[in-house]
Amino acid sequence: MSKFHDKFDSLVWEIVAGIPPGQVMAYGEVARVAGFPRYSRMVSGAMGRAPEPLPWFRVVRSNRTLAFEPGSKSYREQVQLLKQEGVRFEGPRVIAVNPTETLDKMLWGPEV
DNA sequence: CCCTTGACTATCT
DNA sequence: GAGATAGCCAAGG
Repeated sequence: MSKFHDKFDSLVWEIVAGIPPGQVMAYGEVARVAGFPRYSRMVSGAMGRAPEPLPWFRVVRSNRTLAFEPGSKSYREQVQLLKQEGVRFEGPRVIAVNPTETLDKMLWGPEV
């Protein structure tokens, strides 16, 4: 039995496992890197089927919010695990340890 | 085979 | 920038 996701799943697991601590990736990014551009929704399924523990908490929505319902058990767990790695929270949005996509830091340098 | 469901996204208001 | 809308695609009923 080889369903479509046999390959997809293992790719996702590999990619997710490769996300460095303090860094986050969107579902769509993972899917795209895996070579399946429109499979963002499938990424969650793949992680749920992972045979061994994955840093699933490093995968967030494209808008940098968490995919779980705020207040839910998984949501709180994810928040804690992320904070534990130094990830900051700006309201519901997560700020990776090294947010290279913001020009502010490049222009103004690390203030803090 | 049609319809619904998701740990989603891009786009428009 | 938040909320609504329309795509998206495999799985399961």
